[in-house]
Amino acid sequence: MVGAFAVLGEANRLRILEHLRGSECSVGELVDRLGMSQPAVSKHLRVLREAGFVSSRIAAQQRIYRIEPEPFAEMEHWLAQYRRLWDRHLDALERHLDNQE
Amino acid sequence: MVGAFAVLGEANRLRILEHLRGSECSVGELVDRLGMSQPAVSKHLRVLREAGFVSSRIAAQQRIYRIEPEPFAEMEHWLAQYRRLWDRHLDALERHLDNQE
DNA sequence: TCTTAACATGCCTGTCTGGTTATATGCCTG
DNA sequence: CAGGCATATAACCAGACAGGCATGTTAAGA
Repeated sequence: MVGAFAVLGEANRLRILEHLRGSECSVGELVDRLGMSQPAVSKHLRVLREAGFVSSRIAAQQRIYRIEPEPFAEMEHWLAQYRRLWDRHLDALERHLDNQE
Repeated sequence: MVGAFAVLGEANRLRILEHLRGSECSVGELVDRLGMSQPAVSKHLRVLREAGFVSSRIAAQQRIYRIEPEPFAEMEHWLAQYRRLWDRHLDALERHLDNQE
């Protein structure tokens, strides 16, 4: 579990996931959209892949990456242990977040 | 959001939260139960406190720490953006299992 | 006031890690 | 099969960070 959090505890990896959340992407598309170097993107993708957050398939010269749901489900499960601590505050928080946007 | 994940991406901090999940604790109790040095515990508690995961109150010479729910609620909120990904996954799995039968 | 208890903080060090540059690998086209 | 893409990997560097030790701070008690 700590490994999953460590993987997400990095801003550029989170940005990669945000992009993949919309649709699967090739490495080059991520490089263009995130404005970071190709080796940096590849290294982050490797970390994400080894943690199970993404998977890749080969299409000609490209590697297409997409999100895998399991680690998210595991995080949800872990959070459930703490849910009783906050669900009495959840309504207030959501009102707050809704007011933000 | 990335800050919260980075805070949880450390094994000993996660262990501290596991202990505080049961009941609030003084620093000394955490030192005894986790078998780590007092400065190390205090440093982790500072990180957790500045990220909002815990708060402390003073009782005589002791500082009693307890979990605060808001960061957990924010993580839940963040995860909800990805929930549909594994909802679809579970739906697909169920259809798969149904077809097996 | 002096001492002790319970924590917090500063400093130092070794380790880990994210980024860059350079290079290797695999695929496709001519 | 030569050459160009798309991506992965290797080697290196600089900054971040966890842990240990020593010390500062505050409160309680004699």
